[in-house]
Amino acid sequence: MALDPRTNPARTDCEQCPLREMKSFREFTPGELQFVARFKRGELNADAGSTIVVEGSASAHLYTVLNGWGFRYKILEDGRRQILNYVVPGDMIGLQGAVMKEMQHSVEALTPMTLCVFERERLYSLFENHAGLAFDITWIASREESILDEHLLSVGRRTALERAAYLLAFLYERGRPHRQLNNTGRTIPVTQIHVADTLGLSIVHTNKTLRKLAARNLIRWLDRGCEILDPEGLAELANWQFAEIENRPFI
Amino acid sequence: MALDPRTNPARTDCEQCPLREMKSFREFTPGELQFVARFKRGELNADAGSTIVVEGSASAHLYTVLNGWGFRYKILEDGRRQILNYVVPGDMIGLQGAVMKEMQHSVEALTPMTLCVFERERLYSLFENHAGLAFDITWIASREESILDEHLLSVGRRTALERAAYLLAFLYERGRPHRQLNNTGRTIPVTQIHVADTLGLSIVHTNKTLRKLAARNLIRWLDRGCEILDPEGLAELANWQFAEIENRPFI
DNA sequence: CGGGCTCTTGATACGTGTCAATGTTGGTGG
DNA sequence: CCACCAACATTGACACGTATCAAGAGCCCG
Repeated sequence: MALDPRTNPARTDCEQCPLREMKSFREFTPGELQFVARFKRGELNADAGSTIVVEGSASAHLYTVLNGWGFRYKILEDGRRQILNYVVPGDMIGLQGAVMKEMQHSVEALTPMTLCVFERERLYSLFENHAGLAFDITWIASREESILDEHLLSVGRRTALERAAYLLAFLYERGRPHRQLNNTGRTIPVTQIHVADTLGLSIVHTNKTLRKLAARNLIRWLDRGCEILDPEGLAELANWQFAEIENRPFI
Repeated sequence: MALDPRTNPARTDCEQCPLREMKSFREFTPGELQFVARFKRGELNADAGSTIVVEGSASAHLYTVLNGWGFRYKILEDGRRQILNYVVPGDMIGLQGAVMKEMQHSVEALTPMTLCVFERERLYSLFENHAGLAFDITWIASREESILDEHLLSVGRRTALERAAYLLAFLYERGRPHRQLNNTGRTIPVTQIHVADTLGLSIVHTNKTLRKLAARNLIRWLDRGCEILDPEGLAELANWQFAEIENRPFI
């Protein structure tokens, strides 16, 4: 459960950041790049299944995912868990903790992850010195909000089948950066337990729902993973539109 | 359905803004105050039931609620509606549209509302000239995210009774600025239809659930409104904690 | 006075949860 | 190398929560 504590301050040069080469992301100006490189404190490797951020704690750090999949969640006292969203390369973790006192959710690694670690205290100086980056952070927060809106619509008003279809189409879309980086197939590294806890359904009913999607040849369930066969079909079933974003910002 | 189009550029002086006198909100520096006053374009009055922002539109404006209650929502093609969150004095509307291309949700007034109107295009100059205000905007976005997280947990994992209790305790807490401004009682101006569309329940079942809360003397249902009798009791039933925030920022 | 809109209630149908049991896979230790 | 165990996936039977249908009452406003 503990996460690998080794941080590697060696490769602090953001110039060779693998994310920067990807078309999905926007480019930095030289000044921004220099600032971010100094903002960065090191890298963190986390094992699959390890907890990166704990609800209630006041983390001193802010992270950007460099590689791997993870998810944010909250739990009630009796153990009921709700997964809120997933994180992939380019996503930021811990902004809430940096802006407010403490984290209101936890984050767990789904696969081995590499994270870029930033000093939370220096966030304000980013705002003072680089309006462009500050705006980007607001953009990122705003996009997260818009994703949560859609999830809420899904959990509140879509049927189980629609919900599952939406989630898998959504995750397929989100997985794009991860696919580009690792050249992997169209497989999403979740168990049915994760799907259930995201959709607000029981495991048993989630299983039956996923089998219906499989029967329609929209997905195929693998050993702890879901292969997406027909993303458009899923999106159509869920009455949901892909929103492709090019040149999105990241820090 | 149309909203009152008259904007009143006369009272552009933010110095007399009623929100600034309230203890809940933080104070501006003179420089910030001056900037915001120039950022402001006018005021907007909206009737109860009118639509302020429409999903899919690219609004040229950004708003701060000066008075009244409203709510954000999304709808599916067949009319199923999910209410995402509520807005009260001090809350910002339309940040998503200002940062991304277009709004992903609609906003409707629950009561007559007064809104402070800002020029969306000038948002970036706010980031360039006032890091403090920019940071505040990020704070606001981050807080919205944290509220949505809790809603998602609620709709996904709480029972109908817990959900209703959470929502009403939450709305009681949120209503604080409105109560202070208007010196009104502890009544929340929603119909059971709104409650149903927030909780992801049917109207009939919402009604039965609310009657259970009333039978426990936690609430009393009035003519299109809910009087909160025991906020702590509601919060306890929902296994939720009030998070009182003093000196919160607003623009 | 009529027509909406909201709130309420009972009867019934259906979706989803819970319980229980089994199969499968991969990892671990003897 | 095999036996065992833990985690995950699967399936059927049944229970329960919630949706749907239907009907009526109260209220406000034109």
